[in-house]
Amino acid sequence: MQNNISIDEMDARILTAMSVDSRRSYADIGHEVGLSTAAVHERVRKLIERGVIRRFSLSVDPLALGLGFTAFVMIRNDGGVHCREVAPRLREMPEVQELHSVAGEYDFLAKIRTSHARALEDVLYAIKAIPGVARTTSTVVLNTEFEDRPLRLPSAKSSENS
Amino acid sequence: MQNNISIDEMDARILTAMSVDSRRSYADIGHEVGLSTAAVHERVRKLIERGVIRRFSLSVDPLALGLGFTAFVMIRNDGGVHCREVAPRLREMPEVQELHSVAGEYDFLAKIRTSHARALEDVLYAIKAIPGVARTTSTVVLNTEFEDRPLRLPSAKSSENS
DNA sequence: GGTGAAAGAGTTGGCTT
DNA sequence: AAGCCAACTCTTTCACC
Repeated sequence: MQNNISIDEMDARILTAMSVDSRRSYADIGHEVGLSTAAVHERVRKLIERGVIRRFSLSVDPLALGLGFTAFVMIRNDGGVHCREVAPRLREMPEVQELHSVAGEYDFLAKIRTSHARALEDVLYAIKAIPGVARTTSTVVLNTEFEDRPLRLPSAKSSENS
Repeated sequence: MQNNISIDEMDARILTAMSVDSRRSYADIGHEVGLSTAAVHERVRKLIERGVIRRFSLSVDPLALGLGFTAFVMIRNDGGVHCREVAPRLREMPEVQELHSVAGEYDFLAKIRTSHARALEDVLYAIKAIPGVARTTSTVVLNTEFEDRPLRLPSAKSSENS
């Protein structure tokens, strides 16, 4: 299938540059990748239009936001009629930063951030109160080694070709 | 504790606005939060300086990057002398997008993205080849419900002191 | 995809509270 | 210390090649 979200090497180099600093000027990026300002602008416009770029965002220190505690919570649904309603309910909770449907003994894996361990307890009670949730298992994060890394694409590195 | 990364309500509102679109103009943000362009600029400058804002980045569709397969991999170390070297080795792997030191039966939880299931096998072999790694357990993602959400801060409207 | 010019945004210094 | 205004510079954006 030839889909509409494939990108070429030039797109990859632009995305890599912008993942390090999305506010770099198009002139600056163009100089690095070998295009004019307007050409970079046009490619970025198309990347947004095609949905390759979803959002220009921000990496913030969670501690500064009072979110110094992280846990991964596995969630198991029961076999009832409410299974389809679990994900929308989890989406409403601001503490649930990430939610994946997974294979295995559990149905969902959620990444949850709170101010401290005690606050996770409240979130777990709220999750267990959702119709369709059978049980949860939590894995507490002691230290986040890294996350929110800039892109590292194989085709984006060599800028010195002749 | 009064540390150097605490933010006030105005900072929270600016960060929330920028997490939705980090390229919004300072004039636009200022209009929303009730500050002048220059005042927003100065606050953002200080947020960067204090390390609250770590980076202006980009949310990209992983499928467009050829990273359509996601798994969470738990990693258990053996008791040997190599434990401290495991995290740096995992950091070198571009497929490992996130790494957390965790409590429980395993030592690390890694979020890994590859093009397809077969490619995960190669990454798992590479991880198991790191000195100090005893075993791994993988959880395959079937569908990512959400991730990379804009900030949702409880304090973005009401102020609170400790 | 490039060029150039108008419109818009970022940046800085001086002043006010 | 924090904010506003205004001037200045740089960037984005768009018509045209």
